[in-house]
Amino acid sequence: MRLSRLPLNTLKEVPADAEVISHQLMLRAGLIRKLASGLYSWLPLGLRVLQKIERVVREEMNRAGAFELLMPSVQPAELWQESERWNQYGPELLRFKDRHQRDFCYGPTHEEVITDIARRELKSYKQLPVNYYQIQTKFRDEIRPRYGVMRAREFIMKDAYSFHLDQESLDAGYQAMFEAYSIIFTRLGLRFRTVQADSGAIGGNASQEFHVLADCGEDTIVFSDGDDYAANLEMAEALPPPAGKKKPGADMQLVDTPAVRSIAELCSFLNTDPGHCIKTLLVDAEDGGLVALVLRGDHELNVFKAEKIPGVREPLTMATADKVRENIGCEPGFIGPFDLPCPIHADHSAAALVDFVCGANETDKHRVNVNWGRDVPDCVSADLRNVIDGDPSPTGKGTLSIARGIEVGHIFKLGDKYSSMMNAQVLDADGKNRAMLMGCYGIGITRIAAAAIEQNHDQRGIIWPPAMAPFDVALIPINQHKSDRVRDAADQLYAELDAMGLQVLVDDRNARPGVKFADMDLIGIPHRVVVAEKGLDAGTFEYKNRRDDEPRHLSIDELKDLLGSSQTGT
RNA sequence: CGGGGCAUAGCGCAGCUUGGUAGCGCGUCUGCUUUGGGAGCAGAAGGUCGGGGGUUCGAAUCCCUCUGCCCCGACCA
Repeated sequence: MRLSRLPLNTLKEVPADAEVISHQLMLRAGLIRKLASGLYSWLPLGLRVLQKIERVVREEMNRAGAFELLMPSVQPAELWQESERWNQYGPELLRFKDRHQRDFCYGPTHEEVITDIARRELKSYKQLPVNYYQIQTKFRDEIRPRYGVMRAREFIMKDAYSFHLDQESLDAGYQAMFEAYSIIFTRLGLRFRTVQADSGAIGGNASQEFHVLADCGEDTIVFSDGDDYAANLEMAEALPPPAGKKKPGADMQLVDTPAVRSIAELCSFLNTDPGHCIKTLLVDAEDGGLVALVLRGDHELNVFKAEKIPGVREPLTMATADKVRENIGCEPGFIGPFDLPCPIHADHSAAALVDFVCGANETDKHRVNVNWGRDVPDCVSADLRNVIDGDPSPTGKGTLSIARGIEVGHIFKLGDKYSSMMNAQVLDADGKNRAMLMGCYGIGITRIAAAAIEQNHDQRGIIWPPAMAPFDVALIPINQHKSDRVRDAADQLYAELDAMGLQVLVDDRNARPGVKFADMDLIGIPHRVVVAEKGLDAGTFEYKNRRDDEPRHLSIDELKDLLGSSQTGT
């Protein structure tokens, strides 16, 4: 490809509304342009990246035995009413009517459509298992789109759906996808972790996410240094502290703490630390009353875990200040586990404290040297909090670390949720109708491009992993417009590399060398070859990998060997 | 949804307080010079100042309104 013909505009300045590095670089390198909030056009250079990602995904999905199909992005409401998701899904589902006033939505996912296909096409257990996949545009009307294509409203996703007669087959199909995903993300050159996840709104039971580790990631993931345990923060189990309580010390005292509401204020006022305080959170109960949740001052409530506590209303709702005053008789901020008119659940760590500080259930007062059993009744303890860095791993091996991750893949065992509701059955070997079991498996194609940049960039620009680079080789002739030798040598080298199957971008613009170097560095092509008079005199080409600091001077054979051996495979 | 901010040339910004008919840098185009890390000189094109309404002799500037975009928050106990 000749750069002089490629419609590419690079930017020196960073567009004002790009916050994270991948968004900035994608705009500067001319990969994408914003059309509206959460909607992006992919320009020719950017589309090449997407196509490289798609190629790897297709190859591995096909290798795993899945079959590609293509479903409409626009879907009729009837299917969503059948699965009851027309009502369950919130405003994230983009709904609209056609000219006949019939309801449709722009598909955020395709469980309904594929289940409809399956119930029409699959009649016999002999046709199972089968795995269909597509690479399709989706739309989710996100509350707050951000970070460019990382959290866009319209995005491209590879989604796959497998159908099985029994659990054993589903387990095997799920495992095959797990392995295919690991190969895909490895081939794409991403540093990733798989984590146990909540299966959330889509339904079903087992579920794992694939996260690319990056500081700007929107998900918090937890992993152990002792084994391969990894989980979403919401799923990570906090172990009770080791048994062996210390004996209570001094007697409980009431202290004045005027206008001291937060744990931080309390600690500086009383000169103590959050680990010796407890906070008592009141949340709404299912029966309209309250439930008290007690945590250590340095811990955070885990909403997901709290919603599992019997009696707690879902979704978890904090009691209003008015409700606190009415039921407890004090301002929020001064609540303690004394004589509360509701059930009390303490986190394991809070339940293990001795001589702690807590609210007195009187405005502007706290109590110190409080002890369970002695000053307040013992209560049931449970795992209610988010794990923190340094907690022991729930597997008993190693300690936990917390990192940010970008979710690029997610696999689920859906079971019969959709097939039952939508009547997707096959005849089994006994001639009986059975609901098929389903798995579903997603990969965020567009998000991968951004995630890769978050992991692979420097001050000069993007450093594409070879498998998703828009071109393999950047060929830079120096002063070609006034040196026939340089131009001819570049043309010939271009032809030879092209014949080897390499995708070469030659910068044939009449530009100064600095401009060419800067642009090629910005757009992140893995290999750079410079053709100049100096090198031709010496019989060499100048080669530099995008990650190298200094170039090397190679003969044509050395160059071809090096580039040939680096090819990512076809 | 709640809170805050922004909207002036393709991009980044100034001008607004104190009203007088729009400017800087980058980019783009032309010419000459230059050519190993985002060149220099000279010239040029490009703007409904987000939309609508109002105040005024006169509005980018003041007022009202609409729209778009960005950021923060949704665990204070």
